[in-house]
Amino acid sequence: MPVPTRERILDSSLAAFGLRGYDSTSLDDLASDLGITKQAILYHFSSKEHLLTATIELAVRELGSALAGAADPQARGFQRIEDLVRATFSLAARRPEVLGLVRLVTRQGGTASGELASAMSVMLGEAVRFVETEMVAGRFRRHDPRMLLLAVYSAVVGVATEPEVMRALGLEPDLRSLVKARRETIEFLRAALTAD
Amino acid sequence: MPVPTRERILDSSLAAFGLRGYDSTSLDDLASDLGITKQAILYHFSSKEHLLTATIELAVRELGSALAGAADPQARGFQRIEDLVRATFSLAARRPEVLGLVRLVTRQGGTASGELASAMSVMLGEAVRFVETEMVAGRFRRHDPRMLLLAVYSAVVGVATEPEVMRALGLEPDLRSLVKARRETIEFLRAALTAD
DNA sequence: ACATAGACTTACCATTTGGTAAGTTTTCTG
DNA sequence: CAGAAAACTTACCAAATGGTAAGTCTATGT
Repeated sequence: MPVPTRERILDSSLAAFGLRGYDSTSLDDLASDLGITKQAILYHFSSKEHLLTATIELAVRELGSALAGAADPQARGFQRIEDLVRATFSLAARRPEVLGLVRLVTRQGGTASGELASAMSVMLGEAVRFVETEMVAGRFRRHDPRMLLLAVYSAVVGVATEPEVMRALGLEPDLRSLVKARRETIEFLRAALTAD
Repeated sequence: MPVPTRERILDSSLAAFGLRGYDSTSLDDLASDLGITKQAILYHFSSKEHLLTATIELAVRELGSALAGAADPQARGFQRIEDLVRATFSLAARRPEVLGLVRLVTRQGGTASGELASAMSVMLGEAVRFVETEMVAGRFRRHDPRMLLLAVYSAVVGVATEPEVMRALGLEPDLRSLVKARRETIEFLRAALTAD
């Protein structure tokens, strides 16, 4: 059975908004990519802003399921961080547009970002509690958990989504380099986090 | 004496492109901010793309001087990293648009990015050599220097330029939090980098 | 005094953009 | 099979956008 148009539009807009940006993507661009007319998009989503909202919702779901699938609630200590970093890199390789969109929205912070912001608040809140218990248990070094997570988040998302910086460093952003970047990032975080 | 119009345009476009994005900023927006007409801009810069090129050149200069002013060639070991991180945070607080533009260009990687890419290659090349010698000297833990720098760059620029993520973590992105973020980031990097 | 060049503004223009209105075709349902 | 709702397309439109052409004002050098 064919993929419903509504879903095809969302897939396409997620890719376009996430990789090229919101203002840089016109409804006509999206439509011609899909082989339909702009008005077909406006039939399913009453305005471009509504389309962005729905696209963000999709990205939140994708991000949530990618991370939820990786997080083994049993895991303790650094293993759990490693699982999450691996999942993030996997997502960055498979669907770079998802992290791209997250980043776009977290930076611009427009009206439609409320949902993503709250969804991220929940995830980050859990993460903060986890990191705190690990610190109390002596498995992680003492830092401000929120600042620590900010640094970890930035390092991982940055490494996973900045191919141009990799190029500037003389690294081709192919799969092999990405695998290597993942390994090095994990070791980097391990060194920073784990108590002696 | 008054600031020449050409410089005022560049200042304004650096702020606008760096904080809001290229496509999201129209020449009319820039012009009305400056109290001139769009054609005055096109008199000094023959097209919007040329304006972007000139703006990138300005950002490269600002970034270069900010970092060059901080880098004491005598400094060894972690002190030098700390100097650079402090300079980066200072720049992020004073002129967030500079890092914003760098980030914009490194992500999109359009035609105008050649100069910034090469300028960054030079800076990063020096950094790679520095990190390598520190590793050989046993002052830094052994990592792939390029991957290490990628992680450090991502962590610092991410922390310094993602106020929305700070908000999602329940931190107001004011000056005090930024100072705290700087301190924590430095400690985080110190833990990851310095050999025992 | 006067031509000249620099630094603009006013007046347009073609294209693109998000969006509306009014059909037309397809699909479901009674 | 009737008809109504869903899923579109064709035809527009007003505003915004990057850019051109031509005119105006002002300083400057001769």
